[in-house]
Amino acid sequence: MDIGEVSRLSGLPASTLRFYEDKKLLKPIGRKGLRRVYDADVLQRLALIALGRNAGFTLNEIAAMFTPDGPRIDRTQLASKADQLDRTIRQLTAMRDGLRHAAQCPAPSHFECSKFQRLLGVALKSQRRRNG
Amino acid sequence: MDIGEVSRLSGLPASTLRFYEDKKLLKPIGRKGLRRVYDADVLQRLALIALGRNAGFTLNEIAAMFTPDGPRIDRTQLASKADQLDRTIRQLTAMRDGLRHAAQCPAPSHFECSKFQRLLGVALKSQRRRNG
DNA sequence: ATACAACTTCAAGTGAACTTGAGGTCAATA
DNA sequence: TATTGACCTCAAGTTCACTTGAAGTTGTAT
Repeated sequence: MDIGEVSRLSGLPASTLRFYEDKKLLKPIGRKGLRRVYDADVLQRLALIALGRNAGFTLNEIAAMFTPDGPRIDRTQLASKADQLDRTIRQLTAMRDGLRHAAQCPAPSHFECSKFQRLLGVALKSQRRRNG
Repeated sequence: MDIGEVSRLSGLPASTLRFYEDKKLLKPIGRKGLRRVYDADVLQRLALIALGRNAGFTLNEIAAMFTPDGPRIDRTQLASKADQLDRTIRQLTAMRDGLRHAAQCPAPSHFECSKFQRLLGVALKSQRRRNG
């Protein structure tokens, strides 16, 4: 496979594939002239990277998971990411419900709606948790 | 209120408050010498900004919602953000469950676990949706 | 009166994740 | 054989949301 095909199959631009290589996330099995040649399993690796990104890992964190003898994924780390995701999900759910309500709330201004007010309170609190 | 107090109450560093002012998200009611003086309602505005950020709006988008005569929030826009959030939540939920499973899955390698495999598939598909 | 903590401005730096551009190479097709 | 298009490298640019630093000013407590 050349880079164009990997790009087509993965949905990632070639520039991103080269960038991932720079970041040690990826490695072609060889070259044909100048051109990169990839093994089919690059797609699984890309899927793994996509999975990591979706789960909220940075590229550097993901790179650190790839050891010479295949990915080594710490179960504790996974569990902690799962918990973190769980908190995010709760937040987003509250937010979605709030937005959905605000979108069809009859109050002339959102500020006159008590649900919206509650939502504001939640947002401010979550900010304080993140920072000060 | 001076910037220190707003910072304390909101949990945001003073530098961020000045930055928000630059971005036209915020405006002190005046100055006392050089120092910014804020009205108490700046906290509500900050809450609104935090809410927007939580909902996935960029600072520029949020700034655009603030008109001279108070925030004007488009209900259609809210609804569409809510739907978007909903999709994100579903994604994250699948991800969380997958991670949680992987974290305690007995298979020696995650690649030998069919749930994990399914998860990989999902991740790759969602990438293709975003890009190619 | 003086020290000093808390403010001020403005420019530049940060990090994450890419993208873009200039200039060059190469294999296949007309 | 000439040209096209897909690839190559490397440096620099981009966006987002801030943070940091240097150099200066001011309100307040002693």
